Amino acid sequence: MDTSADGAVVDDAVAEGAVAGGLSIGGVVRATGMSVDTLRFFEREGLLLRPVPRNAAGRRVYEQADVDWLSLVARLRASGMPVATVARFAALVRSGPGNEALRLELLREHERAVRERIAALGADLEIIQGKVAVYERHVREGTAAGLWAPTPSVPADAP
Amino acid sequence: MDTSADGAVVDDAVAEGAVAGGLSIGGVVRATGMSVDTLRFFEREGLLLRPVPRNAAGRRVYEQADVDWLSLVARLRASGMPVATVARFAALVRSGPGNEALRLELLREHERAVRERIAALGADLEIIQGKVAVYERHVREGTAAGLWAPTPSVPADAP
DNA sequence: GCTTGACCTGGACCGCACTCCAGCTCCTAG
DNA sequence: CTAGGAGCTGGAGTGCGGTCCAGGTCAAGC
Repeated sequence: MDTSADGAVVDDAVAEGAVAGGLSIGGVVRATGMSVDTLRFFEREGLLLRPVPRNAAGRRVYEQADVDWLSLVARLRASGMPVATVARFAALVRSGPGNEALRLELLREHERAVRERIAALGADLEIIQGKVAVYERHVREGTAAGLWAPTPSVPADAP
Repeated sequence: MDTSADGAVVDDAVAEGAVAGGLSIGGVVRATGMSVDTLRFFEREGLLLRPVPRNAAGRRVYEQADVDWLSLVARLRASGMPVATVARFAALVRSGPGNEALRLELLREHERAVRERIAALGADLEIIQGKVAVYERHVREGTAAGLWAPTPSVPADAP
């Protein structure tokens, strides 16, 4: 069997997104839930730890480690870290050992931001719950206290 | 003293954003923390309960009730409700009594969304904390386990 | 009388994070 | 042999949520 030129040996593995010891972009899509476009976009923006290697046909060949990294990237993005910041973090990791303190600093700062965001959402949630309670009472009992009138300024109830 | 044409009587009250029984847009800026542009944008988008009335010079005159409403709007926006949805809610309130059940539904749905968001952020936070812990250990002890290598694929530690 | 500051309008512009598209190359299955 | 599917590139387009700007009106203070 041909061991050189890529694209041999691979039979039904292709159907699962595998490409001779690696994953096709479609495989990564299935593994991460990201879209093909997003994956290519992230790569262009330097969010990956390396330019993804290509096979003989010019197609991307990912490895499990890329998927693992992308899973972290997904968490960072989902928790509100801007693409540019993920790129900075990736650049630190990419440039090898020696800057762990910087990576830690970046992660800690993000952790702080996420905590803050959660706290703020919690506060907002309380207000919203209060409103929901007011409307529940109103719908149940017909009380209008605390409801907004179509035009403000008359008796001005509790907001 | 002149009681007709606006703009009389108001002496140093102007300096506080008051405009004869109302607030100038600047006053509302100070009260809500929103920018002048945002206030006008929100008005155009129908996020207010009414078109804000103007004085003789064509300037907006807000009332406390507008500020109260805007404070709620700020919470809704801050907690991730899209402008268009706030507009729908405002439209319901604007159209007067009778649709309280709809308003309640909208608020409940948003409450659910916020809870979900908080939960998701909590999950992301745990992952991030895990990473922080790994880096802290590394920076303290020089252990490299669990750290990302510049190029993936070698031994592939725990993500 | 002139400047200054707050405010007005309509419309252009921005940053972010994707998302879509045209036009092309491969590979494989029928 | 041909059709179809997956992938490629560079670049344009999108949706959201504001933000900025030019050019103008007022009212007040010097």
